[in-house]
Amino acid sequence: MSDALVQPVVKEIPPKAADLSAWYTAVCLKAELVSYSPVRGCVVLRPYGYGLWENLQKHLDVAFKATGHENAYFPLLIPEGLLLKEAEHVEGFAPEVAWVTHGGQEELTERLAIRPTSEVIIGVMYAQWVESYRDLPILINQWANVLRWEKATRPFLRTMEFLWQEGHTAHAHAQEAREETLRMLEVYEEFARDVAAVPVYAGIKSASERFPGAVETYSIEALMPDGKALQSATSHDLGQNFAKAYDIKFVDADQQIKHAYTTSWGMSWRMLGAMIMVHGDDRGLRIPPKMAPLHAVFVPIVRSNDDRAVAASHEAAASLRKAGYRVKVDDRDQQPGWKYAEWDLRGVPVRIEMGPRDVDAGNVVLVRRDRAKGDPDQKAIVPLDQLAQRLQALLDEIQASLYAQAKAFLESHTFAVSDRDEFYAKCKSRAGMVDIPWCGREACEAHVKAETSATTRNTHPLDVVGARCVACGEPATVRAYFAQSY
RNA sequence: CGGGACGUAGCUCAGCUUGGUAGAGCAUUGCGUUUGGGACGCAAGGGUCGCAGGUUCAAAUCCUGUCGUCCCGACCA
Repeated sequence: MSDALVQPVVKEIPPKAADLSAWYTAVCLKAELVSYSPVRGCVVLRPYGYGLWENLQKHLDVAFKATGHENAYFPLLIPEGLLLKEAEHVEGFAPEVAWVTHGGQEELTERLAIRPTSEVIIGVMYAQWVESYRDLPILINQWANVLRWEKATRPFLRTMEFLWQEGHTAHAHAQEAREETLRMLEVYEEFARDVAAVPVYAGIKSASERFPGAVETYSIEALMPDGKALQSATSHDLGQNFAKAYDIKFVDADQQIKHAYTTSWGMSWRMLGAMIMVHGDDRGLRIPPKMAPLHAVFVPIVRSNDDRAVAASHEAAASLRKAGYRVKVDDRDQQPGWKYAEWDLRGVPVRIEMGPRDVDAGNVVLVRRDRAKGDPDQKAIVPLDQLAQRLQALLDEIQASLYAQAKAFLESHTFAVSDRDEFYAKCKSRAGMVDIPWCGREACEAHVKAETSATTRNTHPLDVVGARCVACGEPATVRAYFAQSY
């Protein structure tokens, strides 16, 4: 690799292409999204990072409400006895559950699990609330933290404690539960696409990748720049498994006592990690406008005998705020170039420069973060009285442009292959999403994993009849995306 | 949890091989000059070297343990 390539563009972070991991960690820390804490595997979400989370919450919450859900909150602690009722679920989560064993000095007679997810405690409560088919469906979402005793952690992608939302619903009929599961998968796909500007593949998880205790698990999968896939949200059809374990029964219209059908679905702050990796560049973050804590930052340029730009910037910022924009004036005592680099690193979509020349002419300079330095489209001179409308147009354009870039990357790194050797080669080299007709057999998947470390990310319907599995030659039942996962 | 690396000032690191109680750059603070892509001058402050033991007259340096971080695998949102 040439020196030019390994030379950082900004001093805080290494080039993205040279070492994605180092770039990612540096950006998360230097952009002040997170800080490591004295607690192993747990990060502090700093105000700027929390701003990202709040925007995720805001958009998703609107979508949840629009699909008929309400928010509620359930306890953090789960008595051991309750957790043990759903066998597969326990087995799946047992290795990563943290336990509370003492209250003050007293040893507890029954240990309490710190929730790794809330199917259990919510199922127990639903059992109390449901008597009749008239009580169904229950459509509840919870914004919460959960804890999983992870061995290796990275900001957002995997931390022991993390923030997420978990939706839990109960229905009278299997068909209704399945529809709910798919509806929420679509909500996630739309959020990823339209808000986070992250294109994903939505599909069904293979049996080995299924949520412990679920009948069917669906996911959205994003592709990272290193060719690895990141599961960004899941939606589970739990069938009657949890209803039977936790006794969620009701009397149906036909006077028969039946078990309910439940679903659960979740998106965590891992989605933020996907967004960071997909859009960032050598200068740092590039945050899609809809997710950005700040839409734009004013950088007033002052001279020793002329600081009019500061007051003018504050005035323009105030009117933008009134119009609903999230803006800030950076009037710190620093060089303009220093501020440019800083706000580039933090990924603010638009920078608004205002100097003496602009004050005289009644202009500002809009600079878009998604374009390279020196790109002819990077800067535009805009009259102050058109600022709000031009800013809106620019933000829309940046949102669309970031998505288009990410989409182009995903498409150019998705390979529909029909040749066995090519399939294995693509998987092994982490080329991206490798899309093949697949037999659906666990043994086949395990073999591919052993050979290439790639697994099925999710599956989608087969488009031709009579196709054979590209990996093993058995009759194919679905198409599957294979990739190495995060 | 396996393999590898690391932990010295806010950050990046030097010093450790050949023990003698700490250095650089950047950052920070003050004053002045500057300000359209990471400014400059002068002055100042800041660390007992992750933590705990051990060896030694003496430990950042040698030994043991432990905690934590990063990378590569196995597992998960």
